[in-house]
Amino acid sequence: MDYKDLANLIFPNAKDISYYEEKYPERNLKEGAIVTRVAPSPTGFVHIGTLYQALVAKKVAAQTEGVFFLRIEDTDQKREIENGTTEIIESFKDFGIIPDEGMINETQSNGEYGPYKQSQRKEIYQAYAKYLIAQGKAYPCFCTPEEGEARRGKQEAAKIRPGYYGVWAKCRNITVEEAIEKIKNGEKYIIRFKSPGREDRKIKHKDVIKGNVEFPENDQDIVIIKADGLPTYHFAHAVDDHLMRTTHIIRGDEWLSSVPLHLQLFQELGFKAPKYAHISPIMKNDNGNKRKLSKRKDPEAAVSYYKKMGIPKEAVKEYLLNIANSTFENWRRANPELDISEFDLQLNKMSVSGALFDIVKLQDVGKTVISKFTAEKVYEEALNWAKEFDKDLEEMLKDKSYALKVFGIERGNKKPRKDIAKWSDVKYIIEYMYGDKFYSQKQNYDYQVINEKEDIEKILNLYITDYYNDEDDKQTWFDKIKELADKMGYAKEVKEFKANPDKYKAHVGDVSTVLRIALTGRTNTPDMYEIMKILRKEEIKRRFEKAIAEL
RNA sequence: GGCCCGUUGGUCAAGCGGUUAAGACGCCACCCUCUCAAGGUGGAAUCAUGGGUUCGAUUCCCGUACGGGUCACCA
Repeated sequence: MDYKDLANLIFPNAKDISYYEEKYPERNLKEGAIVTRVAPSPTGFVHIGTLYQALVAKKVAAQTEGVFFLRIEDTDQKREIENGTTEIIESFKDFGIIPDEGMINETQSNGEYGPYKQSQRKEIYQAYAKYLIAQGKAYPCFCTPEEGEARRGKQEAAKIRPGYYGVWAKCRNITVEEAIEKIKNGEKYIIRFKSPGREDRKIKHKDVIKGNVEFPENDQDIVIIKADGLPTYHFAHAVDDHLMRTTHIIRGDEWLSSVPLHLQLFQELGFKAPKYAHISPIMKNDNGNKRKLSKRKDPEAAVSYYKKMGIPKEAVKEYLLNIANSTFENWRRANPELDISEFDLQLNKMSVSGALFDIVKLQDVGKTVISKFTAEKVYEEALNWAKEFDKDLEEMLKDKSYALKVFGIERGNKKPRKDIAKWSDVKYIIEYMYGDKFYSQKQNYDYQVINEKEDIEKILNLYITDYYNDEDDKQTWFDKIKELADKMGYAKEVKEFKANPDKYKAHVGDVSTVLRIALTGRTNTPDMYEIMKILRKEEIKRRFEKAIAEL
């Protein structure tokens, strides 16, 4: 009896690997095309780091006219949640990341290299496991999980390297006959890879991002097929990325130390090894210590957070691109109107150490991004966000033509207003433009410099009766405020006031402040001329009357 | 603990043996201005540390410290 008999006994129905090798041929792409993927687990939580990887992977694939696909790694049934795949697909879609191939819903996919969900690839893994067993490169292991723990305990106590290797690899030298007998007796087993490596030898590897790294060879006989018949990550990675003809493995750098094992797996399986690009994680400052953004502690670790906050997807992507290649910022400044797809992302320029997540900077990017939107686009995005997260705002935005006027304030010119960083800011920013809101809220009329009741009342009354006119152009509008200031004995020009501070009680700016506060209840607003134009005389008058009544 | 990797202003970072050590966010000041948001100008602020190598080290080598990753029938 030989290895082949053992392989046939374990996987009697598995196909010969030549079947799969033919079914999934080399891709016919142009020289230098990158085939890559994002391969998350459907655990019901899409990490910002996963989105980051997906963004980077999609870009480099697109730049090289390659392929970017989505593979679902659901080999751990314990962690899987219902509709986890859908959630991943939808989250990516929220950020405009649509894979060229891969899962499109819980069960279906696009592309010729599927299935793209590992649980649907069981027979493929078995075929390759069988192939290894038949060559004596993998073997059944009958050790129980308890024995494994006992082994680890001993190793730790003796302060030696833990793991299943060398003399600790008990089942490695079981004879074929013995193994067959155990299996026939119904003993439970898993399949382990028989590592040809030696710990005292080094391997050199060049990572696309991390550069040259040197590791001891892998000598662990890792599990390749678990008790449930599904593969472990390592084995699935080798089989899948070979069969899917992936050229570049872009993944988190927590995998860097597994590279010796993965390379060995590719070698023993007879596969050509892909290139690896290990991305540094996005970190967070936690009491002076850097740590990865955590699913449990940090709300901003989930991509859903950005959606909920209403940070535009363009801003999140630009910020992430910024972390990926700091040259992005310079590129953006030089090309303010270009789409990010035009930016040439370089994997080898990515940082080798993890960047601290900077939400302040993200918001700055958000402001810039939104400032370039048209009023129409601002309206649509804000409304979409409101529909899901703020019914009150949705209600406010019902009158589209009015909302468009409000969002049009200081927009569409060369120096557009930059005050909205995220959709959740919108309500506060535009609230006072809505009568329902303005009159139902308690206004805090705090009239700054000019604070004598008679003066305020006089300013408001005179302005609305003798000066304001809806038809005035901006210059006329402001000239009139100056005239009013002059008539009341205030300086017409701020400069004049500054030159002779003793001559006047206040200046035209202070008069404007009185008008602004009576009109909006706020000390700071955008251009008051535009606000008045939208509100119109009747409404302005009504607000002034309310302000006077509350003096 | 073993094995890897890293360390330039508060943050993201450029830099690849000789530089006044870019730029961005943030901060401060001033300018512009009807108040803000912006915008403009200027400013404070950085090469972890000790040894080498070299005419010369932020840059190359070694050590130390600190940080990160990894050591599962999880990915």
